Amino acid sequence: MRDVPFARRPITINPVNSPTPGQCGDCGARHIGLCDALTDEDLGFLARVAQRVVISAGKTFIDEGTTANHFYDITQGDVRVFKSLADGRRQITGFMGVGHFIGLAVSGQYAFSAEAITDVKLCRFDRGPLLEVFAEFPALERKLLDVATHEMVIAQEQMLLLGRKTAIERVSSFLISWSERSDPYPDGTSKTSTVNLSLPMSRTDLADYLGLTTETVSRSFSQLKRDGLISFTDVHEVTLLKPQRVAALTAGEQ
Amino acid sequence: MRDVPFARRPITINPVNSPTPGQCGDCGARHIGLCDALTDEDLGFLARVAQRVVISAGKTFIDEGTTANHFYDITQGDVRVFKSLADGRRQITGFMGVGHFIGLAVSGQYAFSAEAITDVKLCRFDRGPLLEVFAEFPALERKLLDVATHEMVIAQEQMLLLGRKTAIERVSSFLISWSERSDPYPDGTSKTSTVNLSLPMSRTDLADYLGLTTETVSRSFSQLKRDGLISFTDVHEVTLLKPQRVAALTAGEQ
DNA sequence: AGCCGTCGTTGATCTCAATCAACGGCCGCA
DNA sequence: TGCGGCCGTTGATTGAGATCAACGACGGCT
Repeated sequence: MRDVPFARRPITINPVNSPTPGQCGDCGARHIGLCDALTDEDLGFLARVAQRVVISAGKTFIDEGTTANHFYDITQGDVRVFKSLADGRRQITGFMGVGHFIGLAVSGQYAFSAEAITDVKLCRFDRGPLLEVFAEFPALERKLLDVATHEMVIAQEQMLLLGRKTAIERVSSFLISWSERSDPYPDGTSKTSTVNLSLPMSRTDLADYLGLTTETVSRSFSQLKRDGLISFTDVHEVTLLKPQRVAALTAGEQ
Repeated sequence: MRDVPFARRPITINPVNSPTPGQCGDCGARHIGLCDALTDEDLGFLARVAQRVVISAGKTFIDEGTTANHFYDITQGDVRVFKSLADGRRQITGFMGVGHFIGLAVSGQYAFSAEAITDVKLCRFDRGPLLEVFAEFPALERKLLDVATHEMVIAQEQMLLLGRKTAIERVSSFLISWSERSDPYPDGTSKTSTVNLSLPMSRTDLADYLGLTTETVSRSFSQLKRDGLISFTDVHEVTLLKPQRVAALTAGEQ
C-alpha cells in the first residue's frame, strides 16, 4: 500500500456526462452523501471524476466477485446490496437510499452485488482518479471513515437480529429502523402519533434481508395487523398505528 | 463535525505507562495493527498518546452504550466483541486477535461490548489526542479506512452465515475462516494437508457467534468427527483432517 | 484427597419457522 | 375483455434446531 503524494497532480477528466459543480448543487444527494464533506468550491474536483448513471428497476450494477472499478453515490431511488451462495440462497445485507455511498472494497474485488429496487440514479466515480482526489481532500477520507463506521454499527445490529431475534422481533425491528431512516429527529419526541412508511422492496427482498421466508414475513405482518399495531393501505404502504408498541416488540437493545 | 487543523499542535503527553518508540519495536502488533501504517520514526507521535493495558481473561473492557473514550490495539490474546439484548441474548459479532483495532464508534458511544477471552494486552489510545494525531498523519486515517472496509466484508459474510446457512455450514465456515486467519498464504497451495487450530473461546462463545446453541455446536462438531473430517486432541484443539472436505461444507460463496 | 461448580457432550422432546400447497388480486399484454 | 404470470396471503404439515434433562470430565479450592 504505497503512499499517495500530497501535492496536487493532474486529474483525468472525463468529458462525457461529467456533472459540473452547478449540477451538483441540484443533486438530491448534495448535502447527505459523500459530497457533503466538501464545499461547493472544492466539489468541482470531485465532479470531474464523476458520471451520472441511470439504472432501471431490477437491474444489477455491481456483481460480487468482479473487479471494483467504481464507487457510487445514490442520488435517486433505492438499492439492495446482497451476497449469494452458489445454490441461490441470498442474504441482503442492506437497503441503500439517496445519499448512500456504495463501493468500498478490499483486494480490488466487490464482496457483494447491488441491484436497483426502483429506478435509480447514481453518481459514479472511477476508482483510480477518486483515490487521487482523496489524497488531496482528507476531509473526504474522514467522511468515508464515518460512513464505514456507521455501516459497521448497522451491520452489528443486523447480526444481532439474524443470530438471536424471533420472526416477529425481526419484522418489528425492520419497521422501526426503516421509520428512523427518514426521520429527521431520531430520538426526538418519542413517537406517539402514527407513522406512514413506504416499502419499495418486495416481500422476498424483506425475507432475504431478515433471514426469513416470504411466508413468515407475511404472517408476521398479519399478526401485527391483527393486533392493531400496523395497517396497510397498499402492499407497499404501511402505517405504524402504535409505533411505541411496535418498538417494544423489537427486544430493544439495552 | 468540525475540521481538525492541519498544523502540528502540542499533544497531551501522558507520562504514565507511555510506551516509547523503542517499546513499540518490541510490540507483537508492531507490524500488523494500526502501527504498521507508520514508520518507526513517526510512531513516536502515536506512542505518546498510548498506554499499555492488561486485561485478565473474562473481564469486560468496553461496555455497550458507554462513552467511547478510547481506541484499542490488541497486542496479545483474544477478545470477543458482542451486542446483547435486555433479556440476556447475546450475539458475538467478532473474535479479535493480535493486531486488531477496536473502538471505532459513531455519536460518541460504543455500539458493542468487548471482553477478554484469554489474558489480553492492549495498547490504549485516548480518543481526543489520537484524533489529533490522525490529522497529522493521513496514512493512519487511510489505514483505519482499510480496517473498517475489511471488517465490513467480514460482517457481510457473517450476515450471510447467520441469515442463510445451516448449522453444519456455520460450524464448517467458522473452522475454515479461523484457519485462514492465521494462514500466512491465504489462497496459496490448496490445503491438502491437515491443519491444527486452537480455539481459545468456549462452546458458548461459538454458539453466540454462529447464532446457534452450545448443544448444536457440539453436535455439529461430533458429526464432523464421525465423518472423519476433524479430530480433537483437546476441547480447545482441533485438527482439520480433510480441510478441503470441510471447506466443501461451507456452501462456499460463488 | 475430596468437593463443588463449570463446561462439553449426548439423548429425548418440543416448537418455531420452513416447506408444501392453494388461491385471490393485480398487471401487462394480446 | 380475457388470459397468464407474478406477488402476497393463508392453511396444513414437516423438520431443523431449541429446549429440557442427564451425566462425565476437568479444574480450582480447601
